[in-house]
Amino acid sequence: MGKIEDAIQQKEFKNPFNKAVVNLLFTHSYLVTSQNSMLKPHDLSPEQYNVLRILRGQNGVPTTVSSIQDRMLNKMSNASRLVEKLKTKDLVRRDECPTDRRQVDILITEKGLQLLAVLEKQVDESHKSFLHLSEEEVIQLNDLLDKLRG
Amino acid sequence: MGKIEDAIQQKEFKNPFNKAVVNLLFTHSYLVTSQNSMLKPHDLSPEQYNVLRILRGQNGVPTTVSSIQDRMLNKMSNASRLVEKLKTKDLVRRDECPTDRRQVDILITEKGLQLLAVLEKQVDESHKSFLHLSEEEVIQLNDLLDKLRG
DNA sequence: TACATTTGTATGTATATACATTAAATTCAC
DNA sequence: GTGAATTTAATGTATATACATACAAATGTA
Repeated sequence: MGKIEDAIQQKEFKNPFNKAVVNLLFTHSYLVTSQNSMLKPHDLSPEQYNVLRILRGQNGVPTTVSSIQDRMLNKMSNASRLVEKLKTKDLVRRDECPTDRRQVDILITEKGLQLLAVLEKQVDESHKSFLHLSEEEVIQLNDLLDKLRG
Repeated sequence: MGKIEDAIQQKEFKNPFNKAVVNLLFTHSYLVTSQNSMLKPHDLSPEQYNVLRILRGQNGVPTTVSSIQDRMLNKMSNASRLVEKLKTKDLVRRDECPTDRRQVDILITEKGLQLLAVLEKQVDESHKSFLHLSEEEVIQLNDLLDKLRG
């Protein structure tokens, strides 16, 4: 695929900042498309997958919808509806919180954990195959992205 | 905002490749949110803005829907419906192609060009203000992203 | 020319984003 | 303690993504 200019048939960018924005948007699309093809056979969207991983990270401690929302990759997403989708697939449980009746305690189910376990290997392998960078370069990229957001 | 681990409250990642995927998804959300707040007052979505820029790059030469699709940042998007939205706002024209009746010739209108001109200054300024990197670092980031996609 | 294949675009459907709004439960101020 | 303000989650709506499918026009082939 190579240079972004070739990929989107643009001759050149006004400055490297503009190019970086376009490059990030384009690379995101590349990633999500790759992720999708892996998750699709399991009837899971990338954001549903992300919510499941957040819940697994809780190690059995229930979480609220707003806590999931805060930790989601897309801050403007909608944790409430994603949890609902996962619940209909029996991948999460949603219980009324005993101390605060506004909240709901959300937990990943055994079925959810099993699905993540199956996906894990595939995900790890595919990451390394579609990120055409050395470990050193990936670390460099992480540093730049962390700094980018200030 | 700083490190991705803090932002999404994850203790650590299994390896830098996994971290990079999450980091890219998260940074994308950061960018799109910033873009959105700028475009929203003009009633334009980020992808509509992108299509307008593609059309401006044609310098008056009509383009087809499939050509726009090929050059979009999101390859799985839907140029047909985006063009339709832009047309209802009089930002683009859509004419039947004289040599091939399946195709449509799409052109940015004067109104579309004026809107882009207004946005241009704001966009340039905002890019530099929300990309917390030096020019040198941005160039480095572009190289890594170009390489990442292979 | 007739028929199959391909191409260009539009449309249908499920999911997700980006908000605004609603409604109930809780907390705060008096 | 009562009413106002805040918090938590759900819901409503417009837009966009990620496909699959449809359909007309053009092209290739026998």
